[in-house]
Amino acid sequence: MGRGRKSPVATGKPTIYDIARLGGASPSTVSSVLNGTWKARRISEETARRIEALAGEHGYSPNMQARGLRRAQSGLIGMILPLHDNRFFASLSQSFEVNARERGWCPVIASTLRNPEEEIRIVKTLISYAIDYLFIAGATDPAALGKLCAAAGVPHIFIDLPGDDAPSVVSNNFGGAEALSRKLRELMAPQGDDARDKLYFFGGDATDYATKKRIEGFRSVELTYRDRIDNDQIISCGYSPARAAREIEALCDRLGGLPSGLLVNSLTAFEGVMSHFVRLPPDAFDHSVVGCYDYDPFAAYLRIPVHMVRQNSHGLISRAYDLVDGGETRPIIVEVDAELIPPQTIYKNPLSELG
Amino acid sequence: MGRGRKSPVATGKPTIYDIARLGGASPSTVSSVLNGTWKARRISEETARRIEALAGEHGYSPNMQARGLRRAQSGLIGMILPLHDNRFFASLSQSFEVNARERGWCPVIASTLRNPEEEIRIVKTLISYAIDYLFIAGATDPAALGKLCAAAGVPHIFIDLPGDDAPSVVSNNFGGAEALSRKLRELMAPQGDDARDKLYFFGGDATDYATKKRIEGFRSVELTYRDRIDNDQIISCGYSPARAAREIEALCDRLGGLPSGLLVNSLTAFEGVMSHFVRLPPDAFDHSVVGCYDYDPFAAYLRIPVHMVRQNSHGLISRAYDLVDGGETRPIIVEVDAELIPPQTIYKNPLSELG
DNA sequence: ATGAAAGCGCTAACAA
DNA sequence: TTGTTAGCGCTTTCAT
Repeated sequence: MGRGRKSPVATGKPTIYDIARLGGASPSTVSSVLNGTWKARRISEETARRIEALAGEHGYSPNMQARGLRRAQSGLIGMILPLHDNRFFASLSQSFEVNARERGWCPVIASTLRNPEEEIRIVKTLISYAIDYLFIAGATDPAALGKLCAAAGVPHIFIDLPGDDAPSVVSNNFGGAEALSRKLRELMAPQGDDARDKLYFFGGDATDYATKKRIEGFRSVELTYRDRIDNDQIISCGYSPARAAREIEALCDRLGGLPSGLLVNSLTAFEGVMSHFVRLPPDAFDHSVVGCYDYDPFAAYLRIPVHMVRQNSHGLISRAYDLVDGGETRPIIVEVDAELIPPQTIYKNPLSELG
Repeated sequence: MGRGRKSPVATGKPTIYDIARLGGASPSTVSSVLNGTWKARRISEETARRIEALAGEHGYSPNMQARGLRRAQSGLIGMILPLHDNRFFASLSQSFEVNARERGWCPVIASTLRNPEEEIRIVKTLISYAIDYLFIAGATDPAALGKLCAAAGVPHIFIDLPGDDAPSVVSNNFGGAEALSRKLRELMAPQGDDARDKLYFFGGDATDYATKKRIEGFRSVELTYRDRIDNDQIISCGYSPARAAREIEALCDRLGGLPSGLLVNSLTAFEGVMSHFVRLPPDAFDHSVVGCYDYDPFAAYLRIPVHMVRQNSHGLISRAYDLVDGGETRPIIVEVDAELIPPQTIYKNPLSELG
């Protein structure tokens, strides 16, 4: 395979030169037929058909590296996120990909495992592959990544955690936490024990943007019930189930039982909480209400009722693509509301029906 | 930016020509320094340092399209799978990506939404991007995809569903279903009602390879308890939660209650099953045992005990990379065992601690 | 309506 | 120890 002088189609992938020789046409004619610009070049319908047939027969497919090199763009659209193995991010991935393909882009999704150096390395790699656009979701250092993209001339957008040099689409974390806190507060039945009768905010990382906003929402509600927030009401012990299990046990020990209200800030922390809860007698939950920021269909069916907040991952991605389509580059922030889901409710995700 | 005649570094990404001019060296020297082959070319340490410094200053990063075009390989490794938004596949993605990066590859993960035409289109796209290797996980038509890859000279490996023209790494579905069926059978307490005292296999697609194998495992156990399998014992109603909810309700109506034993063949079907179960009184489950093929941490904590099978997604991917590393191309089949997980058990996934 | 030729950024012979 | 050069497969003027 290869240039005109080489042997006829035998092994490897055919190029436009092969098809050109086979079809008695020039490489440029073949090129324009095969990339759909032949009408503009006023190639005859007949030639076009002949070339297309030939290409089909020989299983021609364009070499995107060559095309990209020449056109100075790749057709790739990148997204980085912390990890695949997480309901929220996996759902972002799914929407990201479907939207990308609808627009003729080839999506490349990379997970950083929340490692800041890896994050940088991966973005550099994606830039090396000449991605045409980058979605930055849940980065540990959005600003640094934005800078890298800007230096390389790669347009980008921030998802979930905002950046400052490009548009951002973020969940309304304040509103979601407010709604969940309010619901839990409404259902809380004080037991006459000051330490237990507070609403506790549990899990997550208080230095990350989303958690900060959620804590603000939580505070705004809690302050309508009490005149101050105690330090011990906010236990941001990270996302690890194992850590969460230890911390919730410590809390229950300290309180001499469950708190009247508990707002868990992530599904993974909630996993840890549950691993402790199952060891308690059923009546331990009689005077407690529990909520979780993030949704899981099975968490909806636990032995204790769990109020949940479902982030609108599809909405986040849709709004982001709206901005991409509109060529928005200013550092505006778009907020997308989250949704309160009562216990024992299955949220119907159209894609989840695919199992 | 660009060739020697162009203006100095100002806008866009610098190329080796820019660095060469700035460093008073030739493009090929710069090239070999920047791609790490400079020792073999016996470039002086001093030159190498100088070039590297310059590249750093100017934020040089190689153009992988150009490199790939020249080297006839891209550094990309692809994987296709049905969907991101699924615990098992998301877990495959995570392992696939970590392993790829350890080996210096750039992973590209594509989801097909179980659409056969999309599957083909996506594989063709990946081939256009000159991926160096393809992981084919859970394809609807593995053979067709294998053929495409073969034609393009792309080495590939099948995950979960085997193909016939390259190595395959699959879950031991027979063994997993056998173990789960046996466990359920051990715990089943006959109620003296022939229709209810059977073990029912519920959900999934009986035409897909994995489900077929699981049904075989189920049958082998069930036949040690009964002398025949009735047609109505196998209800492969797909993966949709909505469909599963309807079918389980129909089954319970028909039996006048829950079956003594139920083996649900996927988490998504189990979601549908649960949405029916929560409407039943608690004592409805007193004489039933329930199992689910696939693991979910919250399903472990439901109000009814659920025995689960956790597929070893990390093991599948590890074994696959072993074969890749070993250059295996023969159509061998490697089986990886699945693991029975008792109710109320959290399987500790090292990556899940990242939340 | 089509062909010839230059060049995208990089690598790898081959020279020196 | 380093430079020169051809060419990877494609697109795109510019000719014809």
